[in-house]
Amino acid sequence: MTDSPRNLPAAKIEAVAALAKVSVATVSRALRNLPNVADETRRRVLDAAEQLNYRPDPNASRLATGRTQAIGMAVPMLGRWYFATVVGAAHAVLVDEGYDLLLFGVTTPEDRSRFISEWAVLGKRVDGVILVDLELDPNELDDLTHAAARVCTVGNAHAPFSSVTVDNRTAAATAVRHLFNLGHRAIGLIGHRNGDWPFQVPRDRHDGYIDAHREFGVIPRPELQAPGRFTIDGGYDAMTDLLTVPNAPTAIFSMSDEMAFGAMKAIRDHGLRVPEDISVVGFDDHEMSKIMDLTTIRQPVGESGEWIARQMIHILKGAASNDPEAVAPVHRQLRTHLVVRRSTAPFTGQRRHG
Amino acid sequence: MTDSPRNLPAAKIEAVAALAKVSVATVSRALRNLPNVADETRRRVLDAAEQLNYRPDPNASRLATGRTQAIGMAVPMLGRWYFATVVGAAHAVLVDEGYDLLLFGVTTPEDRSRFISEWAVLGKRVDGVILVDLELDPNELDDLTHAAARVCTVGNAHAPFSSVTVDNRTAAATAVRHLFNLGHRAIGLIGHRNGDWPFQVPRDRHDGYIDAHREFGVIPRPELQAPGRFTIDGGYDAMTDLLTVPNAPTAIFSMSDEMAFGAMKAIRDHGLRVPEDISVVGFDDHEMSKIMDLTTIRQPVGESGEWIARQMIHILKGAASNDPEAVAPVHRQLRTHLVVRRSTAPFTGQRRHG
DNA sequence: ACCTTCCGTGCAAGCGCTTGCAGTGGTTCG
DNA sequence: CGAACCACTGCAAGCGCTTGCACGGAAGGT
Repeated sequence: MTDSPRNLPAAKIEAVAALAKVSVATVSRALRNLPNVADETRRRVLDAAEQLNYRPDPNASRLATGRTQAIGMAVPMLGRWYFATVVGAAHAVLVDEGYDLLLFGVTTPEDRSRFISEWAVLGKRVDGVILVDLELDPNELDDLTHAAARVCTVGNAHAPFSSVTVDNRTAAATAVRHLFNLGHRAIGLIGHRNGDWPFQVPRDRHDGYIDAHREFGVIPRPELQAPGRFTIDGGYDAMTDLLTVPNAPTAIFSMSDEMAFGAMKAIRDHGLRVPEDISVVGFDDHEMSKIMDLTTIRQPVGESGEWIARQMIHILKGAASNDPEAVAPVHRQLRTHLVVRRSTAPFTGQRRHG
Repeated sequence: MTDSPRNLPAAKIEAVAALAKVSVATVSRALRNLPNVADETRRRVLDAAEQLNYRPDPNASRLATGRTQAIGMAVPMLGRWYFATVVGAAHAVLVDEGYDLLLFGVTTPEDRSRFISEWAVLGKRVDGVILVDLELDPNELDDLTHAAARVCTVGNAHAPFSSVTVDNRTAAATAVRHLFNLGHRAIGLIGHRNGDWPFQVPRDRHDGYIDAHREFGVIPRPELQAPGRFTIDGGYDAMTDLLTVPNAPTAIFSMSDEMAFGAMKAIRDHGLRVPEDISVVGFDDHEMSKIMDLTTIRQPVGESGEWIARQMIHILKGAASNDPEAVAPVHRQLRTHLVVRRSTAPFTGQRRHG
């Protein structure tokens, strides 16, 4: 630790100017590495700033420039592993690039609308926003495109904004196909929920579930498709329901690993075994999946967060230098793959009593 | 959704003043609910603001007032469940009170120092900071107390700042005592790490581990105390090491549930069973602990986040109204308790071969 | 009827930076 | 050797709000 001066009253730019014997304008330019400052001058300014332990007041420069050097992230629930991981990864690169991260929780559609049209954009709090797994209605899309704010999304894509996604439909189909290949025909689904949760992702995964059925010529049974909150408990409850239906499923595709964990618990609580009695496949490759021996679809969650943060910064820089190339949206799709562990096994036609 | 005007260019306070036929000063006062504004006037202003979809520019008011209506949180790793949960809970109440949340990741001591003395405080980015599980050296404490910024901490306490903690030492002792009571005498410890991780919490839990030994007249064996990162993998690795020592432990106290999960996995990977061959007790009551049937110490993580956020706001309001009462630090200790599940069992003296 | 109060409002000076423009001295070039 | 140019630097006008102070008028006191 350097023994730089402690507890100094926050110095203003004027003080630095005085010490360096230049104008405040020059200090401002020197400190921001603008050209047109003589090396010798810059050095003097840097010294003075260092000596006074000077930090520019971000609010002042935000007001003056209109730029905030901050970006906002909207996530549905910070508590979920997926979101925490995305945010954590994005945060790391943002900080690295000198941006502040402002968090916003968006659970209800009202939240979303409020966040989009008021807080972030009109509120001039951030230079850009990253939306994680949020869907936008046309109005919101409109607001956003007309607003000056830059937008990127992760989880689902909208034409005007850069995005990073995975092919949920194909991935889900892969997961379900795996179960079919093991001989299962009564395959339950956990996690679909239409309407009350404004997310595209579940819909896509549901489509994949249907696709796989079609491929194998099996008609999906509605009673095997259990809605549930995207949490452990949600998975537990959904599975509990599924266990009561006649001709209960011999395999389960869960739309998230966390729900799958809950489902596994429910299965065991009913005296059944995974995978001997019921196979389970999840989606995410949560860090606990390895521990739980859960077969699942791995998606690069941290990588998504990183990539989108970099893309955001790229766009912001492009906008600053008026480079239309850089500002053009790019849609990146990351690869997923099936990770086979020990929660899935061939269908035997036998089942222990539940 | 109301059909309030869309895509309006951001209105300035002047426009509102003009529409309401008052001065900008009055608009400012009316909008912030200051006294000394006639009801009729306030109504007109509110109407005008509404009509123009006006939002004050936070940067301008921050510059003018010196207050930011934002609070910062410093956490070591957002990816860990504990931190994500604390942040999530705190975030909810902060947003509710109209504060922005700025995140900062603090992993190394350098980060910490930088965050404390430069970014948050000198940087004038936030009105207050909440430090989660961070220790402060005297210099930093000094900086912080002299700085205008308000500080609260969760996880460990410092006299000048409000804090919310649990009694880690006692709780850890309780956990270990549970193992002693089951007849175990070779009790391993996972998670202690001195020096390179600047946290008090592990030290306290280690002390509790020692306390329990003392109570039962058992001398703690250093080779049973395995350091490890506070992650699943860290727990796995530490446990793997413990399995190789002569007279390996028959029970494990892990300083976090996540490490305990890793440890359980390691135990099973070595062909041993939990709890028949080795008992495991964790610390946290992670949401997965129920699923893993892990005996653990429950601590109210979300509640801590909520409480500290409220306390922060309380202090900020107190400071604004010059109320010394409100600003005085309060140290809250939340209760923990042992949750017995099925990862712990009486010592039998037998062990299957590893 | 006159002097205080008090309430409600407006004026204008900031808050601490950024940046367009103008100016200064030194180079280069015809 | 004068014009044209260039590299630096300073001046000063903002950025959009807040707030101390002053002011006009209505209400209250004697």
